[in-house]
Amino acid sequence: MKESTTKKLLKERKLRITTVRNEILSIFNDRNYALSFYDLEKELKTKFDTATIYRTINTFVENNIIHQIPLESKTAYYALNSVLEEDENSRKEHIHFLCRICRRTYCLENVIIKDLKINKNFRLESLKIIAEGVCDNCGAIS
Amino acid sequence: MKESTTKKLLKERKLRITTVRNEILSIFNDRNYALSFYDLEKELKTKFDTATIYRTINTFVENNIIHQIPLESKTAYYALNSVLEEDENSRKEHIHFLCRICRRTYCLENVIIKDLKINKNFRLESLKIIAEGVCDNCGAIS
DNA sequence: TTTTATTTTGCAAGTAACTTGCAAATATAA
DNA sequence: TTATATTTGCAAGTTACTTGCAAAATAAAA
Repeated sequence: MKESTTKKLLKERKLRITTVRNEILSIFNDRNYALSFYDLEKELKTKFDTATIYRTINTFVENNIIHQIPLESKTAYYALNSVLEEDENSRKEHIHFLCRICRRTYCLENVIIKDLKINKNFRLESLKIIAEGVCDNCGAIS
Repeated sequence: MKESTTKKLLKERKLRITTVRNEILSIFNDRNYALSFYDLEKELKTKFDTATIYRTINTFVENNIIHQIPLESKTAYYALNSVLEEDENSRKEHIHFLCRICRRTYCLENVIIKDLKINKNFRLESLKIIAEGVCDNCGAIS
């Protein structure tokens, strides 16, 4: 991701432009799958402190730049919000697809869910879907 | 839950029948929503050690008696498997419904999902769905 | 552009949520 | 009812974060 793009994004949220923030945003933007703290640490090992990376992740979540993905793993995973999700009031639902081969988690937009009939007397307001299977990349290899 | 029922369940899995196991199973059976370690601890505080409760939870997950529910919270939540889920080969998908008022998580069976169109080249094998909204109980009160 | 105010960072220490090792207690098998 | 195997309690350990505080970096004001 171009530095000018990350800077613009930070400025919009009235967040100070710093090196960690630029670099973490850039890493998120270069992947099309979700990242954990350890994924980020791998790339930023020597440059920044553990606490700084955690604090940056938290700042990004609070400012609607990334979202946490509910998986059964102990460590939290995060992915960039799509443009549609940036406005909290019009958050678009999407599917998280976990590949059982590479263990990567992708955000899939444009998945159509029709006719979800939930038990009566339960009022449905939003949905989070975790799909499991084989991703396009792993499917092509095998 | 009757003690004879919990004993039968444990015997089927070739697990030794112990007091913690009976009591934890019984607590799960008395609720229709998911429980965390802290929910269990509240009831079993004085009787059993922390490590014992955690070990019992893990034993139950390994033996397909309960399942972990993927939520964004830091602490794991667990619920009893339904009879249909007991056989690992015919695990039935169901929805987890998180009530935004009481924060309880219910397993809803019999939810019909039609026509989920996922991106091509992603091979879908299973689905986990976390619904949010208002449960029957909280809906009735308000 | 320099000064001032505010926020962010690094380091070390702290906390929450579990897990493990080991000897004693308990459950099942012989 | 003794022998074998598993489970439990206690204490210590680990993992995944979080917090306090002084120093450094960023942005706003002059």
